[in-house]
Amino acid sequence: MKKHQTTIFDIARELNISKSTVSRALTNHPNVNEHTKKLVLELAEKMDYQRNMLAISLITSKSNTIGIMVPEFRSSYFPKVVVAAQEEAALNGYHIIVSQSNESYETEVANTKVMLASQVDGLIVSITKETLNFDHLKVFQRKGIPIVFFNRVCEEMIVPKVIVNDYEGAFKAVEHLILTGKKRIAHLTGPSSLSISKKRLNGYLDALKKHDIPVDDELIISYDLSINKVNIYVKHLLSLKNPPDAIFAINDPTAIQAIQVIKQHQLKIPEDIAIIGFSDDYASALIEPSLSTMSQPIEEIGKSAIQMLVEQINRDVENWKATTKILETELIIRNSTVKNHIAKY
Amino acid sequence: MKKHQTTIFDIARELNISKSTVSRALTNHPNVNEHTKKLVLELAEKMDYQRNMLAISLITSKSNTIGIMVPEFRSSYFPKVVVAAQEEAALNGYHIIVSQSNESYETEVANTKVMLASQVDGLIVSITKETLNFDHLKVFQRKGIPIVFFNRVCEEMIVPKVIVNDYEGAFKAVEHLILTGKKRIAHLTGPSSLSISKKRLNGYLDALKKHDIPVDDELIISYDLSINKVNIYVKHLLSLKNPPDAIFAINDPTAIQAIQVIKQHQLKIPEDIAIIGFSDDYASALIEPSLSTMSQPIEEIGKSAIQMLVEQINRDVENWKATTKILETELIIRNSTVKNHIAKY
DNA sequence: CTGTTAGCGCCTTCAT
DNA sequence: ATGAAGGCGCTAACAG
Repeated sequence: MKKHQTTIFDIARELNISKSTVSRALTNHPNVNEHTKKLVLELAEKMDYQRNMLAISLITSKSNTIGIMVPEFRSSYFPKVVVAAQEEAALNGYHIIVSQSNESYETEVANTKVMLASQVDGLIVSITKETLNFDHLKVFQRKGIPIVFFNRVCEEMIVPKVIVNDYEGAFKAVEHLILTGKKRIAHLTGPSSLSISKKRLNGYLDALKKHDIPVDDELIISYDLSINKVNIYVKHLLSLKNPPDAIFAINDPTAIQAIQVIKQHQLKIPEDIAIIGFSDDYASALIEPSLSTMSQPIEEIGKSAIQMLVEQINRDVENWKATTKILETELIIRNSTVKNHIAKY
Repeated sequence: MKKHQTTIFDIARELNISKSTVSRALTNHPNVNEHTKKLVLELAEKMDYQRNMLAISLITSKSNTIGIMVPEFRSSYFPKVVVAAQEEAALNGYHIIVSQSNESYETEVANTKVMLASQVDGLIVSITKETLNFDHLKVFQRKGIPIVFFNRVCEEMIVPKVIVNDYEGAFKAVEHLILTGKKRIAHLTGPSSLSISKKRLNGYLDALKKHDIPVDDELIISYDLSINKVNIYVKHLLSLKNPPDAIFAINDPTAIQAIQVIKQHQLKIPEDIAIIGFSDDYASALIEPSLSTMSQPIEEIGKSAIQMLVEQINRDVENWKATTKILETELIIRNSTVKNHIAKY
């Protein structure tokens, strides 16, 4: 299978001029006769000539490619970030290659190798829930390839990060539940290896503390974020002798699943039990009852991550800056916490 | 900004042997001393050596990259296909670069150039609603770079295609409405330039014909798929002296939007007006009322497209096969057409 | 303004 | 089993 590729050589031969002249004409170099330039451009067009970026990348050791590594694509969160990142990258002259690791550390490490071999100019990553060792990512730093973390960040690496104020968001979410009169608030959280779990848990705890509500460990369930386990835990919560009157879920898919379970149990939402999620998933406004949630500026996250990465790429290694950009969340009140609330959405 | 990249030369010098030997050791070439091979591999590991795929691609003129061009990322349909394609591509040793054209023909053409410059080994594409001229895609055929279409295909190009049975699906959807007793069935369809619009429209027409229901042109509205226009058209339909008692929407986002409008008008779904969509979007099972729809095997579509493309890539140009793979749709009955229906989902 | 040369990192003959 | 040389497509010096 040989692709036919038109090269500079082809058009140089056709025009009986040197390759360098053709190259210059093609790259808008100043020192080239207008006439020959026109000739070259026309012939190039006619022969479907397209510069081989591979060759150029080899010379400049710049692939104009940014790698994005995400842990999963099941929720709408990561796809949305990737889409936003793709658009921003395109504006900056980069294209992206995406790898998702299915929440597997092994796969993440393997994908890392692919990224290196592909000569990415930079990397945007959100780690898997299993990732505890970061050697595979530190390689990039050593090689002078910038990394920007988002959402699920690595705290021990001093690199730029884009996150939302998880603590504050969780605090506001739980306080909202408290202000609607709820007193026994359960929390479904993720594995403690993820910083977002820890921060949101802290927000939850501090909101309770502020309002003098005792913490009941029975109501705090940490799980591995695999969605089908939500059924088990929610059922368990409902079966307690002293069941919760509200649930703060670490993310919207969890909350949505919880709603399904609660509906099956014929309980009224939000009267019997209120629910609030995190991230404002696509479906959250549409389900019945609609889900209250803390919205994240997802497009902004993808966009910022790319911008910060591009800045690093254009900077000398010695001048890398490890700023952390913290974006704010917003409380979206819907019917899962306030009956008949007119959501603006 | 200089990335430090370990090269074969570096490790050859370190070991004081020739570059070719190092290369052979690295590529599992038979003719190489076990001992030196071991030495090389160890040092390579130690020095974080990673083969530069750019250089290899340049030599082999194979980038191991597949391009995917889609018209939009707003609905969940294309992201899902891309995710499925990405996974299948990874299994076959390819990575993908994605471009989305925001339904703009201009952007599609521009993206095409990027794909060429990136030396993709093959292309998977679903065209924009504006695309009427296909010269930019025919270039690939001429260059011996295989293309596979999916969903929105180009009928005049003889290349592999992956589609669903749109005619049949539309027919079944409309027949379902008829069987629930509906008689004035409206159809919100897309621009006639898209083959899916035409095929689904034909399915609609033939279902009516089979059941001796007269076609009323007033009830057939073709629009440009921009979601905010749905409001206008649905309001228009509801305001007719003889309004429809059902709507068959060309896709789920359209149907979901229609439901919102109808709810605002205090009409009962499905009693006053039933709705059915197409594609089984993520949100369709979750909204109130849940949306009946024709589901498509989306993962299968992405997977098949990659498989067919990889086959073409591995084939000589003369042996390209232009098979069209037609996948079946499935009627998912939910509450927007049948009250209190227990959906299996 | 144009042509020549060298080389990006790697693999592949062709020698030894 | 190893080394040397050539070239993938292109750009960037260096000469005219």
